[in-house]
Amino acid sequence: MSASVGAGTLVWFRKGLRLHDNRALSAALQRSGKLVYPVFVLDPWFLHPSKVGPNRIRFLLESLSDLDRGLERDLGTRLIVLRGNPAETLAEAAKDWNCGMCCYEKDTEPYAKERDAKVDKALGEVGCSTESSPGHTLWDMDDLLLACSGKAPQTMTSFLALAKKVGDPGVPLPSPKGLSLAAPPPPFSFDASKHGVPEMADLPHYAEASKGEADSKAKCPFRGGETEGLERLRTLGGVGRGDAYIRGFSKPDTSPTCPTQPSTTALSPYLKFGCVSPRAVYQRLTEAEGKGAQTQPPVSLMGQLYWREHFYLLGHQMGGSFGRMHGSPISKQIPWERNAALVRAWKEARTGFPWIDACMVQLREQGWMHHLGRHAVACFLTRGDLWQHWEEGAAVFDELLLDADWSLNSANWMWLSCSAFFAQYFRVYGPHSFAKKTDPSGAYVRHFLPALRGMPDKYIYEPWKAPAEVQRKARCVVGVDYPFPLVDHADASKANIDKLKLAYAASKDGTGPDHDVAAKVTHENDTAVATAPGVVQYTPGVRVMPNGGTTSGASSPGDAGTLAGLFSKAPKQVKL
DNA sequence: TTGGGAGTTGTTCAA
DNA sequence: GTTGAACAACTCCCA
Repeated sequence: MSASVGAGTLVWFRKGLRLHDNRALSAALQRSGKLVYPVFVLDPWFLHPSKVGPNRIRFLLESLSDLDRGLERDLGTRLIVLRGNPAETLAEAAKDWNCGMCCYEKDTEPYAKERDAKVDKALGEVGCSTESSPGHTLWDMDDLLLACSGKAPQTMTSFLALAKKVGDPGVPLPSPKGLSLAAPPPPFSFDASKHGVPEMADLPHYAEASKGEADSKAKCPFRGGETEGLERLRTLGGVGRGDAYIRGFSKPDTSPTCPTQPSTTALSPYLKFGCVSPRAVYQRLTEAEGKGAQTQPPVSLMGQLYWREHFYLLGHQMGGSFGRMHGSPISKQIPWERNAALVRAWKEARTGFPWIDACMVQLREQGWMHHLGRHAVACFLTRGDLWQHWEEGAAVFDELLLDADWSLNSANWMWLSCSAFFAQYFRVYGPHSFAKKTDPSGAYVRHFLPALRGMPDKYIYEPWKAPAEVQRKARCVVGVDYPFPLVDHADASKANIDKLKLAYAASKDGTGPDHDVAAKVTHENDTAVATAPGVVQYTPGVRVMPNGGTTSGASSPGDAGTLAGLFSKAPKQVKL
């Protein structure tokens, strides 16, 4: 290739952290031959533990390292990690490296659309065109939208009809191999300390989290990267699993109570980061399904891929409103609460319901939870027990899940809270009945909640019912070693069903709220603790004063009280 | 237009 | 252990 103007091409990796079936990479190689420069941009927008938890950052860094190794092995080049605002850093690189084109994989999430528009503009200003290729989903979302005349289906049955109409998504592209790409032109020189994949400790805001890195890595069984992802696709995430596992897979029949090896494939984190191409998964499933009788969507493994497409399509069509109740064309308007102390108790595994708390510990430690566990904790937080806004729960999942996909997360929270897609609000998951089916002795609970390890099977899901003597013998006194339950499930779920009935009726006759009425009750640092089953005591936490100082909310035990009491006693100057 | 069938995965209890 | 009814009755989609 001559050194003509704009001869080089940037390949901008964001998701799609793989070499196989990478259409952006293929397009770049086709255009520029050896003058292809693979880059990843560490965008400060997402580099904060409140947005992306330490487990997911580690998974990302592992995926980038694996990609870097793959690029060096098969394409004779390195992944260049840039730091800063994507529009600015990419425009600078394009200019300095004489690139007339930047190829990247299409991303339909709201932030990505906004970011990519800015990048397109900035690159255009330095004479660099951009080209986006599909690849994160089986089909190009715009093609699907066109095929359904701009009206995305709201049920799986209709989505399947649409999928049939658009046809096979095509075979995955092989990985490019045996190439020797050039490095960007001088004065650029690859400096591992500047352009290499960083350690977590080197990232701003993650220094603290990186201190517990060894322990946290040991607890999380998922390592990022294309190599791991393809191996997981080959083994389907379990010893001895093969085509028969694929053909017999039925999602509702898989167990949510396996503490270390998931009963499902757990390919989701690898699909989220694009370490594995959805078309590669599709091909693997198609091959197995061709060999005999098989389960069918929506419960089959192929069905799981279709759910992903289905929700991506809805998210693409609706944009930002897909992640909110207010202004949503599909979410029921329900007067949820936003009680920060209760949401925190749920997030920090202090609800007093062992199955719920164990799930939340698994989420924090592993960044993953079985789908039915997600159902249980989401139902519990919203319509089942705590009556908290589904957006609050979605934000926690978005922070802690390795596989946090905006479209899927929004859709599932709407589903479980009976805000959209699912309306049978009288079907409530029991927080101490559901797990018994697959785990009557509570091994899952014991694994994640050491305090309950000595509790007899009979009381493992409802320890507050154990006689005092049994609790003492089990070295787990409820109220001391493990919390009382925040609510009486029978009372709470019954009251919530009544509230949903009213909210549904109001939405039908048009008297429902047309805005989000949930006011923040309790301060984010307040604590909710049950002092007896279903009796919650709120303790005010530290407040930041207008002058920047802090004050402790509770000066004596008497300051703690009911929610109403908390507010009547809160000093005026306290910022809530 | 309207009515009926279908809808990934609830729980409890009785037979 | 499995199956079916009761609980109370939702929305979407298509014929």
